[in-house]
Amino acid sequence: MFSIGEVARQGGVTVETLRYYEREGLLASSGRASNGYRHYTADAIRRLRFIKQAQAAGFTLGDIGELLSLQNDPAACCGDVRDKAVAKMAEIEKKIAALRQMKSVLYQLAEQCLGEEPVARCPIIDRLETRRES
Amino acid sequence: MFSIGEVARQGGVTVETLRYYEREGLLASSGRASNGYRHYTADAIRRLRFIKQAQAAGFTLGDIGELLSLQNDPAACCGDVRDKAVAKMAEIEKKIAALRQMKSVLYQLAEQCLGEEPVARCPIIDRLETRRES
DNA sequence: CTTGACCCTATAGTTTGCTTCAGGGTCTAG
DNA sequence: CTAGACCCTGAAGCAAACTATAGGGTCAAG
Repeated sequence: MFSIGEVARQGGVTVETLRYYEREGLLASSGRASNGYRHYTADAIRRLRFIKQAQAAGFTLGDIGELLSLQNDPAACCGDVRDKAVAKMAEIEKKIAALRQMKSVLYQLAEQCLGEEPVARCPIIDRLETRRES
Repeated sequence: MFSIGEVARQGGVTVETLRYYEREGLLASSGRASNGYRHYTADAIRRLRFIKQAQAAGFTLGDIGELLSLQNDPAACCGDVRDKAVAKMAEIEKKIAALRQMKSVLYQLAEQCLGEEPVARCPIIDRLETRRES
């Protein structure tokens, strides 16, 4: 049995974060001591690690909640999990494409700028004011 | 002279957005009519277009406020603007790198999954629970 | 003269993932 | 017995960029 502070230390989060996860239904304590203190089993630490790893893989807490409920669903199979991973990859790919687009717009803008003109004749400002498409 | 609704239509935003930009100091109206209605000149429409284009290029409203104040600063030169564009590109590059990292983690996870196992033996869940580094 | 489109202000809510605050109880060491 | 570390709750605040709500004034047409 671990106290909330021990779990927090082991998971690299604060106790406030743990209480927040509990409110959000992601990570319940295994119960309360007579003084009202939460206590946790080693399972909770694994679950917390899961949450952190999944976050690092780009899942939101909402996504992670779904993954966790799959874990508890006896009818769910591994493919359901993989589907979520694949969908998340597509999402990430979209974001990357959008960022690349932004970057190329900026690159084109910066290329035209000699840096010597006063801002009044800055081609970047100019193009941002008038351009209609990228 | 344009009403707030006309400016909104021309800029593809809502009137609430325009009032919000005003509160944020990004886009003031040219004045008020006797009934309290805001009125705008064509300048405002160009400025709004600037805001939208800069947003599409990845600038936040905070960044855009800085660009706009450069425009009003007679001592500022175009190079100052380019510097901001270059810094923004670096920021975007960082985000892209982080997303690529996430994607490769997901890819490795999805590769191991045959999709047939029940969730209890899902290698994705498994690795997310135990893995320490990507 | 009323209906509907438009305008106004001020304030609160949205999303995500926490963090901080206020105000208090509990536990352990010296 | 007291100081400091730890725990509790409930509510508010933060960032970003809006969006919505409440409650009301204005204006042009028929």
